[in-house]
Amino acid sequence: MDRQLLLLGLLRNQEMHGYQINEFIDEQMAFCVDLKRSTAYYVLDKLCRDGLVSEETEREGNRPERRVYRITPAGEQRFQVLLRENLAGYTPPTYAIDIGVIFLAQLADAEAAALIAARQSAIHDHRASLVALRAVLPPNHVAIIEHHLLHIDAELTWLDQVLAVRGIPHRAADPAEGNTGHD
Amino acid sequence: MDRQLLLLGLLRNQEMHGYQINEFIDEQMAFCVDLKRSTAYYVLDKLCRDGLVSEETEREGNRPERRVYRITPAGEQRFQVLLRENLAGYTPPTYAIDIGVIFLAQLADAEAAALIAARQSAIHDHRASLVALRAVLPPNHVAIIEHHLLHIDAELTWLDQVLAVRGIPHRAADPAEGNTGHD
DNA sequence: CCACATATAATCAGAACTGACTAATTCACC
DNA sequence: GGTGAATTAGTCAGTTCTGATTATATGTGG
Repeated sequence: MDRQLLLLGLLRNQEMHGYQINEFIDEQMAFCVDLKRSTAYYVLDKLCRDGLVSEETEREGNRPERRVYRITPAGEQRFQVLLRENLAGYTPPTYAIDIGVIFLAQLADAEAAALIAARQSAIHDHRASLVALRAVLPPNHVAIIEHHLLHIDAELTWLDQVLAVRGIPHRAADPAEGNTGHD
Repeated sequence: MDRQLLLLGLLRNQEMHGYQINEFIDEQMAFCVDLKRSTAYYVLDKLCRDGLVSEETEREGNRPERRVYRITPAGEQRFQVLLRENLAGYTPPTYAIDIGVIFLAQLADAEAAALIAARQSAIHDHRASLVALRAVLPPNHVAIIEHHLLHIDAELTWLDQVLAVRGIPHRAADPAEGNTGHD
């Protein structure tokens, strides 16, 4: 449903053809949505079948023909419903690492610590890339960057706790990373 | 893959039949994994086809026959690989609400505030249920509860920020909820 | 002792999703 | 002026996931 909300919201702003939609998502929204190109075409087709968007094939010059998608009145109504559901409705998320942590006791202290440290390092890298993005992205995306940064910091804090419960008293701040995960 | 890790990890502990696995997951792990019953059967079948678990049909009394699943040596190896990948490998998550927040500007201040407040209320309820669970769950699950609580508090903090950027200066602590989201 | 709810055990059709592939066009540059 | 890379645009076969359904057995109140 959230993919439908996204596509309806984009088409609400202006009609677009499939490739254009995918380009926009890849360039502007890849950091906060996961929508593969083929999945976008699938969802657009579904929206058509449900009468929420209309498609019109056109061709410009000699390029392969392309379909222009346009939101319908029914689609506009659906957008309003989905937006409110998306905002007010909370579905508790699941975290893949919880499964790993359940079985963490199977590993020796040293290896467990090394694996968690590798994860923390990857999270730090991702954090840095978001901070870099914040500088170049349109200002209305800043709230979403802040959202991700808050969760990233929560995750790093928790991983420290997980390590503390095992042997390692506290994660040594890695000089190469530059800080302890906060601005 | 995480579903495979979970099932291999459970079977590593003891052989089980399908219904038993589903019961265990529903009762002990529903708060941290999302694995429908039919999906569990699908994954078990896939693990069989890949030679990672073996199945043996048996019948007890006159009940419908059932399949007992047992991890194979190849499955044990795969478990070791998946566990390490799960712990060390970080895949940045996506949050459904980010889509809604992108379009939040479409709504009037009052309705936006009401929808966000409804969400906060739902998150509070979920938080309370996790705190209640922490008291009754086996101690090795406590780390996971703490994980979820940290993210929930990050989420509540962020929603306050989102409201603050609009009209509402700060979320009024709801007396019916009892606190501001922290122990 | 029988009607109806609950527990046990799983199947299946269909929806959702994705990686690999096709095919034409244009652009750079040698 | 040809050729290899990049861009434009989308299809498709195959995998993954789930709600609805089937079927038998056991408990339980009247």
